[in-house]
Amino acid sequence: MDIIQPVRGTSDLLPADKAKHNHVIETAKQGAAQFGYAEMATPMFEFTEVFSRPLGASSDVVAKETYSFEDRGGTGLTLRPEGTASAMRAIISNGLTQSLPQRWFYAGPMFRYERPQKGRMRQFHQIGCELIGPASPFGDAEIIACGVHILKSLGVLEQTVLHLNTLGDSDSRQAYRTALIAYLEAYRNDLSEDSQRRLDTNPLRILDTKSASDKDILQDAPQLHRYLTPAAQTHFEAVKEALQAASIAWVDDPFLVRGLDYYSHTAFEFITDQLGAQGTVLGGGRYDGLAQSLGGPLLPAVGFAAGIERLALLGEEQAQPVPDLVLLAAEQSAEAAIFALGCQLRTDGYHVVSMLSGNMGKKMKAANKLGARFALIAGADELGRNCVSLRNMQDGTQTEVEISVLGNWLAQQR
RNA sequence: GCGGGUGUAGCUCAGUUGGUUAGAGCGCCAGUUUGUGGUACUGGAUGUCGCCGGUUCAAAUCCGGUCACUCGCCCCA
Repeated sequence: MDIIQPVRGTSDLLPADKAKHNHVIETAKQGAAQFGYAEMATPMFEFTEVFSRPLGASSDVVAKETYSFEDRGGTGLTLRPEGTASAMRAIISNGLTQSLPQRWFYAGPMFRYERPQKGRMRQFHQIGCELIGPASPFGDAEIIACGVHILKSLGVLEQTVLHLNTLGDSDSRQAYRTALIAYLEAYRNDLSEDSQRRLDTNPLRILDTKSASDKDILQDAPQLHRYLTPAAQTHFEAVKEALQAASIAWVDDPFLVRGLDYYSHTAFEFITDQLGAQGTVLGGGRYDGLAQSLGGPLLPAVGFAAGIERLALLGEEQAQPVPDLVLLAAEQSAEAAIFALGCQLRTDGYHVVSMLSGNMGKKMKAANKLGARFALIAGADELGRNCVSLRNMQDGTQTEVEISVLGNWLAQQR
């Protein structure tokens, strides 16, 4: 078709879709609020450095996969590809490092220039929680518990499995990284093409490979947990103990990794097998190094984000609100009086929708489609007697009611 | 960025080895019902066969390109 299309990777949220999104957002917001997380919002674009600096060596990701542009003043700006960096920037630029901890919830659109797939749009939407300040392992546990609580509230928890790993502190990770590279170098030529490249760019991500032969090679690879410093080990044990005490089930996943240096300790993902390759529904972890990479102080923090589209795909359809009344003028001369009556009824708290086009048959049909409880019908006939007809759309009974007692009549029907 | 699949009515989809006027269901419109929906029956309209080009007497059908969707890879902050 030659008609105008939405931009690739974007889509309209028609009322049924938007209702599902809103349900996800409202449920998550409420769940997060029970943990003390308050909703906030950052701008949808930032200076490009907010996203490029933390990525360091991998900053070609920003170059290739963000919507970056210069504004009219020549300033480099980027549409946010995620929420965490902006949240941390907001902590620093608002001087909130003196007012910790901060518990934040946010929801909104994010932008990534990627090949679209199901549950993976170029403009997509995320909810997220960030706990900034505490270094305690109970912070990690709290964030995970908050994710569990939200997924449970949405009725999708049982469709997911919680994968858990630790990345240790930076000493642990340095030591492990060296050992892993040394081991894999011996098999360099047997690795998949992708993994050979990753061996140079981002060796930890080889653990996340989809190649079967790579997985065979990884069978005997060094394990991260053997390289944990005592402090890192203690932290992870405490997180697990807390989860266990709260009866939160997980599977240990030593191959769950993060590529960037500012991550540390806990990493987790709630994964489903029902969305194809886009299996991660909610993911997060500790990112103690992020604030420093943004030029701030060392600031412990842990958080998660979840894709609203994916949660909506797993969740149920949401019912649209049903009007209490629909208004039908039998003839044009009655429209103004009916209009005024409708406005009064809305003031009284009723959900009232006008049927504006077509003959009586059409209006009734439209009213029926909306699922309205009552049709309020009036023509010169009724109005001459200061009355309106009220038709019960369920059983088809119709009664004439004096306008002066309409409020009482409706109240009795509740 | 790379590879596979798909694109026909508003929606879900048929359409044979290329062949004359491109179909079904749902939805939509009209009527049975001149101030009244749902159910039923009757009738009606659906359309640049994604787009551009090529092969052919002839293309929805075959070929090439392109765009979009989709599945997977890369990436996943």
